[in-house]
Amino acid sequence: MDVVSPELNSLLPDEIMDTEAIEDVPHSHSGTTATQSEPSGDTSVPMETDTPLATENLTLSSEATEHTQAVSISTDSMLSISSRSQIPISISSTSSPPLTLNVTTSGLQKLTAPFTISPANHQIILNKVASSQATEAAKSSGTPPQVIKQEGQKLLVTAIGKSGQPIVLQLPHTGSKPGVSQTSGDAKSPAPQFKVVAIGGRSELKPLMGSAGNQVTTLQAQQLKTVQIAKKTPVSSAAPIKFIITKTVNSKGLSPQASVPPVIAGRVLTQSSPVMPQRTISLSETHNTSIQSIPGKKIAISPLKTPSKVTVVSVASPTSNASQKSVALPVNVALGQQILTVQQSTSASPVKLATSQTTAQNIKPGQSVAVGGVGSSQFKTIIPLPQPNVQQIQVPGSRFHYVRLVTATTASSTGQPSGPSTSSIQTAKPMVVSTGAVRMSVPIVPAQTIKQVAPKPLTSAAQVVTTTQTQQRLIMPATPLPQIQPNFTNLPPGTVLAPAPGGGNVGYAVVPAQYVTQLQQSPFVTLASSSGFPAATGIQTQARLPLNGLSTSETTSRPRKPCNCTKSQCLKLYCDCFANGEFCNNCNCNNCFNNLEHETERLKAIKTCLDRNPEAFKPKIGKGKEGESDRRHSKGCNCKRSGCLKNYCECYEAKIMCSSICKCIGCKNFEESPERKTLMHLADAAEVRVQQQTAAKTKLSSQISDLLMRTTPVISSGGGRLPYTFVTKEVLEATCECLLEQAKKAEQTHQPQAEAERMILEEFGHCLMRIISSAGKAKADSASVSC
DNA sequence: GAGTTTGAAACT
DNA sequence: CAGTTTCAAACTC
Repeated sequence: MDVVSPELNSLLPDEIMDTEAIEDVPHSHSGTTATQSEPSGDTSVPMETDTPLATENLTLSSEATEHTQAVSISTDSMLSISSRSQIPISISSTSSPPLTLNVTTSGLQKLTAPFTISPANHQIILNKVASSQATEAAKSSGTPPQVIKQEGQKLLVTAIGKSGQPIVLQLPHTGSKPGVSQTSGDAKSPAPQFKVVAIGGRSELKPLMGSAGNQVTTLQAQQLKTVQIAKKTPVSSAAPIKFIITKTVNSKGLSPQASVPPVIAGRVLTQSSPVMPQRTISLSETHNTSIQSIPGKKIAISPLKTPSKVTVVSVASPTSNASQKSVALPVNVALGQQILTVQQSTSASPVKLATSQTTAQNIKPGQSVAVGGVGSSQFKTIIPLPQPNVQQIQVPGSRFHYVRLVTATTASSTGQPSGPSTSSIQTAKPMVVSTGAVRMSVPIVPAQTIKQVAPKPLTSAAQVVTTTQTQQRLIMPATPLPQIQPNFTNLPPGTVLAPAPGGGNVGYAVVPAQYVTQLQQSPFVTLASSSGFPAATGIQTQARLPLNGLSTSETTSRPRKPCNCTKSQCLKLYCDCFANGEFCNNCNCNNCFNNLEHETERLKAIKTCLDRNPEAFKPKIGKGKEGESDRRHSKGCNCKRSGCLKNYCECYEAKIMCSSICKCIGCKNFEESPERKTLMHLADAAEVRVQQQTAAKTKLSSQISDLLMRTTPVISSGGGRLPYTFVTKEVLEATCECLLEQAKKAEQTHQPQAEAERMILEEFGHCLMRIISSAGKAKADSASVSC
């Protein structure tokens, strides 16, 4: 099942955690945006809303490089969003009435005619993306607002024009506010309405005022790519459906974009982004009420250490028990990261978007689909969940699966929003997912991406998930966490947050991807609320995170070292597994508590570490000051005897040189250090030798295989040996004896030489015939046996 | 594989 | 914040 077209992943920005950048964006989003990342002591759960409302609000906000951008969302309602450098936007909905909106915009952000309206299936197609010419044509100057009305459906297109300017497609809502509990009025509203607001360009994401109370969260000082989708899916099929898609793309090197004016009441007010490459946004939605109605179903995706392409998805649908929701977001994809399924994307053609649309509709309950990837890679996972109450999301590249643990069978009303606030979705329970910088590997790409996803559940309250690069790890409990409220911004992956006592039975578990893989492999494994986490014994993960200072490809290319902890219970930073936010798996540790079986202890340990050092789980290798190396140890080393030329030194281990903040003594790990150069030389030489040896082994093995294939031919059809293979040594000797015997016979009978030769040849012929006969018989026998 | 060295983490 | 202890990885033999 393809949720997102393959090319989408290729557009994902290769991102890395930038410690400094993280510092620059210190959780500011909480104050100005609706993300509400800061967990409050309020009993209202800022995470999710279980209130039954057929409204979903998805907000994606991502900071992406201008070259690679992709956002995909897939929910149980079959909503997938993909964004590319090109901007074909396609939205398909199979809900009743099925409604399809295809929008293609170029970098110039122009929506081009023709519009195709199919009354039969209630489809509105804007500027099909089938041909690239259409996209090119879209680059023309702005077009006047267009309004399409067709049987209660309205499509208002405004703010189309200049390059880099936002595209807004609005289908004015009839009046019901998303985020507010569905009323009969909503159900009565006959016309599905779509509101699509695409803000292109590299402007910073600005708050948007949704007409129906939906707003796009704001990320400050971030290069953002934001897609917000507010979908209102009423219980009634005829209920209005609303989409709000906001896309903001920033690219480094470009001048700051003008602030984006608010979008009010289905109107597009702003446009920005002077220069904007073509992007493609694909929205695929399937309105399947049966699927959408999932009480208490929640999915949380939290990015972890992996750089920045953050994926946060929260989905809650209260009305039905039937199915689960699957949300997949391509997040930051690091090279070589663990994936469950890999598909290669060979093309980035916008045409493929259609594939994603159709496939997205095939998402089945109980399956999770994760799509993501870097470059041509695409990761897709379909995971049959062992239990209906477990939802998991794989974030490609993040190496972690986020499993929503839901034990409650009924929707919970806990965690109601504390009240209207600056949040774009006032009625929503904000779910904040932060991606704190956690021991990142060496940034492969300096760009950072922030994606905000504010899925609006089918409940009355909107659900907001916000992710910022400043917070890379976030586990969002659906309920307050009075006991343990670690710094969400630094919460390491693998953390399972227990629900508050009596506060509900839902919780989130951030589970390393491999753990989920194990779950898949073991049908008997079940997940429940954190309180009774019945994780199978020994279930641990081998999910690995990039080691500090090592590129993702480096780290992923080799397995993580198992720890050998004996006294720390793997719950202190001594343990590399724990420090890297991983569960122990296949380790040699004793009395290990770094697993799901000891989630409580683990949580406490995490909290302790964070209390001691809020940066404990942030990457140690970050960006250096201006003029210094791009990478440096955040704290610096303190080596005294190793000369910083052994792996004792964290700088050296990270393959970076010591910096001014290091307090090492006798440091030899600097640029001009002859010792360092020598070591590097030796290391390089050793690496070359290893590569050569590997290549030689591979070649030799191949040669041997070829030789074996040639020397031991096999009859493929019958599985028997070729006739001449029956000429064994014994056969050959027997044949020779027969020939000699024939020669003796001719000699004894005084036959002339010619006759003797004839007799010998005749005997030889007989021998061959017998050999052939035997071979044929053996073949027949073999065939009969095989049959 | 056992023992030593090392420096980060934890502790006081 | 500094000094000390603990710890596990890195290293040596």
